[in-house]
Amino acid sequence: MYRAVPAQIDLPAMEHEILSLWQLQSTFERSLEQSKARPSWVFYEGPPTANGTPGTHHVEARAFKDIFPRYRTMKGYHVPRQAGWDCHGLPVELAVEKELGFTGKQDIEAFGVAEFNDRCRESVLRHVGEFTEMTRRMGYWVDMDSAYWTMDSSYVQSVWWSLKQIFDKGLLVQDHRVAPYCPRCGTGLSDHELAQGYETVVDPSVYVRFPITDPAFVAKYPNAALLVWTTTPWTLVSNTAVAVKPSAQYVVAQIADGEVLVVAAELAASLFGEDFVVLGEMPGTELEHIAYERPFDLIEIPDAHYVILADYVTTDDGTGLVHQAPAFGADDLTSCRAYGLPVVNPVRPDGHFNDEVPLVGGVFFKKADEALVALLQKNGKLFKHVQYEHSYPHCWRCHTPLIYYAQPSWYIRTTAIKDSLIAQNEATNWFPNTIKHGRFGDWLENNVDWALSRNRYWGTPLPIWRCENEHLVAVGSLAELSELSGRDVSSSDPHRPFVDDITLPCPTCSATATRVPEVIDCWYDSGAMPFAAVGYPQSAIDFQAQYPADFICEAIDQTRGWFYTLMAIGTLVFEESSYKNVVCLGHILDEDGRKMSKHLGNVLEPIGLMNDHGADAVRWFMLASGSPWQARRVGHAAIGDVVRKTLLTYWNTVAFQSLYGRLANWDPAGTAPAPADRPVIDRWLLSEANRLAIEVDAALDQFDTQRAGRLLATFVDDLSNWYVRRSRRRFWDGDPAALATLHEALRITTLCMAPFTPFITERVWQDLMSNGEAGDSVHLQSWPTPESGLVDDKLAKEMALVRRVVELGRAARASSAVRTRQPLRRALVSASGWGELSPELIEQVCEELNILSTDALDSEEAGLVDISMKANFRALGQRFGKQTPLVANAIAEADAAGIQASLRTTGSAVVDAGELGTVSITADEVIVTESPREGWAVATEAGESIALDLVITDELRRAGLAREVVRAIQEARKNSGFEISDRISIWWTSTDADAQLMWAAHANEIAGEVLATSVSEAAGGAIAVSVPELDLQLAISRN
RNA sequence: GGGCCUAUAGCUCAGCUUGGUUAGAGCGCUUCCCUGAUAAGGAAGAGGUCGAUGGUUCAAGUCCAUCUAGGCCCA
Repeated sequence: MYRAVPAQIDLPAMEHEILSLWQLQSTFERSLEQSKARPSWVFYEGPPTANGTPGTHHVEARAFKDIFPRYRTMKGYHVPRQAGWDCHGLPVELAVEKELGFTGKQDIEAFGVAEFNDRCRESVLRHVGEFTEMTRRMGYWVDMDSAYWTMDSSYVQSVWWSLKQIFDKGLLVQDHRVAPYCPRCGTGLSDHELAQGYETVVDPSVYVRFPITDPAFVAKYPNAALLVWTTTPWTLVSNTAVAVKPSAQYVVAQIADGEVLVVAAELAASLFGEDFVVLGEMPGTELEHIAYERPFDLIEIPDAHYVILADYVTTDDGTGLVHQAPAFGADDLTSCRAYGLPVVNPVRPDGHFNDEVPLVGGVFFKKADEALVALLQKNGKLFKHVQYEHSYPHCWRCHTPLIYYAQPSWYIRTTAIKDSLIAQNEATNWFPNTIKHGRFGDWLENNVDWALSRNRYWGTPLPIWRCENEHLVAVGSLAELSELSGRDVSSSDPHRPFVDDITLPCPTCSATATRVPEVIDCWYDSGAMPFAAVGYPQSAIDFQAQYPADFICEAIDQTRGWFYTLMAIGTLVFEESSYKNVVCLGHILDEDGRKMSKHLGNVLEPIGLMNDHGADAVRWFMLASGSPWQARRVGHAAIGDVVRKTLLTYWNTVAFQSLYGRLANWDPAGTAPAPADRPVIDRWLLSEANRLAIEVDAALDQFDTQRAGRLLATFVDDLSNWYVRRSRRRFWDGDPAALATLHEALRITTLCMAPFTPFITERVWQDLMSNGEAGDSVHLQSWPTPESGLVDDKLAKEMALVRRVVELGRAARASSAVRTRQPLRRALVSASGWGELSPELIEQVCEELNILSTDALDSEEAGLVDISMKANFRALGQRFGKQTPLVANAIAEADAAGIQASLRTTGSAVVDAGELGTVSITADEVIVTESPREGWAVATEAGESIALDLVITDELRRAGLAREVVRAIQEARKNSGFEISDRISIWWTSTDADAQLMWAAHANEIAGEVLATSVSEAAGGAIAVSVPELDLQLAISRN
């Protein structure tokens, strides 16, 4: 027996009840417990950074992270789901700095690193609480009790272990890194900080001659010089090389005054005007290793000063030859390093040139430009000097111009495993697939070494100790550190500053070794989660059983973040990527297509959104509205739409089933006619429901929630607006076949929808499907086993035709202005396949359109219909190719009726296709439209027609009046608040002969329709009923 | 500067993989119909040079190329 289901439902309130139910019955824990012995389907949770309040985009990712584990669990897998929190990193530090009103590292040092890190830890704990609440509210089932925290000691030690593996392979090294750096604050800036500080400034833009000294080149082109452009003359002091683009063409040009210069061919005209002569031309590759004389001779730079090749060089502006100062440019450093060129930096960390440098010693780097340009002028190296306005990064705190500055930094040599990374990527399934060889593949192809270290405080300390003799020791755990240092530090906090205080005798030379000062990039932390989350290898857990992941999912910004670090660390440490399938989501935008940001005030707060519309609605929107891969706009209107269109339609169908199931005292476990013995519409619904289970399964298997959602929404619509609409009468009568059919359809729908909308489906399961055992849950069920024998493609096609004809009939009704309540004598239908429909299906059309009978249109006299015919290009094109239009024209011009007759009798017909001669065509090569001529209401679409006979006899008219009376009484019943099972009595009087004839003919029918036990031609009744079309006094009373 | 994505009705989006001659849905608007579950449903109307150009083809919203605009990521 069903529970009573209210017709109207407060979805958010219902969800809160379900949350309590799950908690009370430990449903999630039990779903894990009952699947324990099954094969694993591995999911990794990417840890959100706990440095702010959760946003709507977190709900998006979490909806996807939830649906697939739920789905796979139903499909018979065990899917452990460990939550995780990303705790370290600059975002956390900056938030705390802001809270404390700090402006830089000096403040942190003064405050004390231990205290500062305590504040960071506290900040993380605070924000994790908000994520926990949002996660619970949206029904994301993930085990937060056993969550991994990247700041936990065991986690940090796992990270250390992995870094030691990488160090031992020789892939963790210290090197120089060029980064934006504020010379006043004495600290590097992150990219995020950099973006805030661009200011427009005017700098000198100089074109400088670098005389060529290569003997062979000089022999061919005497006195030739490279022409080099730069906006940072102060870096010319450190000039180490000149880079050219290998694929570009270069010219040796003699200009007006006889001077000979080498520039990119594309730029010669813009540099020299028309007045120059090309002495020679060559690709960039031929310039490689050409030696030149550097502009200044102020500092020592050995083994340098020749042309190198670099792909990043452009020929859009400048000269196509780029001056290289590896200490002051990231690209410069990369390209110079490839040639083994030295990195010489004459600028002190405070931004001033070293005192011993001639001319500019002790001068602030920016201030040196003037003197240097003057010297260039003096020694004849300056070709051209202009002022150049451009935007240049400044420190957002103190507005000092930043310097791109080479700093020592620790790198992981990911370039050494580039080929493996690419191979791993080839074996990975990306959704959408374009990421694989697009954004991500491109990133791998252009792989650079991973700059791992940060000169910061709140992070995993880099576990490398160094002695005064530069010997390095990588430490893989606190136990190892205890052993090396000779004191037990196994329960110490592995963070700064405590770990900094631990020294050890160098295993090589016994000198005291101290830890290097850096912490590591927090992206390494999260990328290490496959093993660090379980404390491998310090813990005894066999993480390999959960490696690699079958599924991970994040938004697209993670291509260079977590998606990369996971794959890189997996490949570095285990020579295998950590995931097989990755779903990459688009971003969430506001209703106007803008990014959500606190600054714009357009942030949708997730818990508020879910309390307004329900978590199911928000989840459905994320999963099924629009394409997950694409940036999507989200707003209240869009989510409200989900509620009305999908969730409430589903709910109303459930309420309907519950209502009539209870009225009939129907028992879902009782017997019902075998499907084959049920009416055609039942067989159709069972076919569609089973097809649904198969197709949703296939879509989810391919991670396609959009398609699965569309299938479900369409089915729910069919269920409510075709099956229930067409079958209502049988439910009123408590027909067990109808109840059993709808029950089964709802059971399958509820199971298929459960991973999408876990709340409403749980409610429905409890009310309609539960076997009554305490703790039963839709989320403990298996995926519905489709009965393929019930899937009937022929019936699906036939029903589709029926529904198309009904649509046409409604259109015809509308155009004739004869309302549907008025029965009509008959309809004529012309449609391919109509003749083969069973009487049962045709009856569906008659009932829906209120028509007594139908006939095939072609059974009428030829004079009644017009026949028109056009080519079916799809069929003709395959046969005639280029000649298709000839045949199509011939068909259009031929006598349609004659061809129709020929096709019908012989199965083929002949048309005269001009130069092709006569051609024989078959029925499937033409589209025939038949339409009746006079006195009919007609609608035609795509070759299918229906014509309604508009002749209304007195009998038909009275039958129509009877339906008016029924409708009026029903409305009165409803308005008076009668229960739908209440019985009534009818009183009526009329002086109208027509009304009396109507009652004589239809009284029983009316009584049956409105559940009247008596119909009296007399005054009486409590509730007057008005029937505008009729001179009739009518009243009813509840018995 | 590079890579990727997107462009279809007033708005939000399907359709494009596999080309077929009247390009669909929802929301909104107008008119009408139906209602014994429904906060629903149905019909008609208005609203489309399917971003532009060129190409392939008998045939292009769909395939190819170029371009334009917007977005994201990276320099």
